[in-house]
Amino acid sequence: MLQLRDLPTQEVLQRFAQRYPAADVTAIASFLMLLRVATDLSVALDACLSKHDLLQGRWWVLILLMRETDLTSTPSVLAEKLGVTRATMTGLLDGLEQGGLVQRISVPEDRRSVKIKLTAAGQAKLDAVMPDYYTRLRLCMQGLSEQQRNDLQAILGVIDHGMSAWDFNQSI
Amino acid sequence: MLQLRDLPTQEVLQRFAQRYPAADVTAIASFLMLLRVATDLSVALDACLSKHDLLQGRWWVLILLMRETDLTSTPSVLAEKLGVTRATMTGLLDGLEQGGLVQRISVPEDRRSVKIKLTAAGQAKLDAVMPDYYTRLRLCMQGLSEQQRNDLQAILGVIDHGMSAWDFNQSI
DNA sequence: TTGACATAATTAGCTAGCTAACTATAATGA
DNA sequence: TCATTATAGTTAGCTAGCTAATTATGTCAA
Repeated sequence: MLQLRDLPTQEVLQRFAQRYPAADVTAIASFLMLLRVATDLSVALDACLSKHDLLQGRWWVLILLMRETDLTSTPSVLAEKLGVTRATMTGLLDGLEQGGLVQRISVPEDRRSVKIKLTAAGQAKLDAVMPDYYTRLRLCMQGLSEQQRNDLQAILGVIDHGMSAWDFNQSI
Repeated sequence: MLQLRDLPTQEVLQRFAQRYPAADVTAIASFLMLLRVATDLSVALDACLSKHDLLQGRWWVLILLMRETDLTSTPSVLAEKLGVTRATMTGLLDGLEQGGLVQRISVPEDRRSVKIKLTAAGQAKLDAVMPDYYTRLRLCMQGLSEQQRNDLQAILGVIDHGMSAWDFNQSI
């Protein structure tokens, strides 16, 4: 995503706003900082997972499976929940199956389909990773009050809602 | 980054927190929503730029060049400011130079180095893209009060600062 | 001055995601 | 019924980023 280390100064933003009247300086500053912090978090997460021989994509799949009461799902459902294509999911599952963390089980009722099940090794991997991840995340967020956490979620909700305006205009 | 469409319910979070005592439920929920919204914004930005035959990486380079009063920089400085490797920057500049949006100019004083200059066509490209981008961004953020924009930036600042704790623990 | 090191940019080859095309199976309606 | 369409999963090939190695040039201390 965006790794921009060098956020624009107020002076630069003003200069851009002068050339482009559509600019909303505080909107831009907030947007850039949002992208920057989110990217930094994602990179830090990658670093944490790599110490457990995992990559984000595969790790999210394990988590999605653990959410299911029977530890089971299908490639299409997993792909949709993770927001990747089914082709990508095939690759993620190949890697996980090769590592013994998930198991492909054929489905007699619908022979097109496959069940994906979290194995004991997969659960064990999560049991190793999650405490590490949760601990880091807690430390990282501990400077935020409950009020600020609520505020953050509310603000992000507004932005998320506002994105329909962005998409609407894609027809220009 | 994270495209997780399916954020965990409170019930799922509680279940995970029971298994993993290190879990801080509101921290996790805030974190996931932050990654999700940021990713959605980044994807929307990609869609906007692609209509102008641009990709994020190349576009950020153009912006970094426009920030300079002489519209000029070097590959290393651009790479550092954008947070990519110099190898990646070489590729970005190749694409931009081929499209005539930037120009490589040799530097007699230090023959290892190259100056990169935004061309008139590059400036024209920005003049076409930026109003579109700024307009979408404004619409997207218009639901946020000035107070909320300030809150957001303050909160992100706290998280960014908290990430030193994350990194500190990487030595585990 | 010259050998060791540092720096700027590039090239080569890897990876994880993508799209598009394909195979196999299931569902549907004239 | 059976031709059409939809669905599940996979494969093949593309892209943008990465790391590591390479080339060329500059710097500095013995």
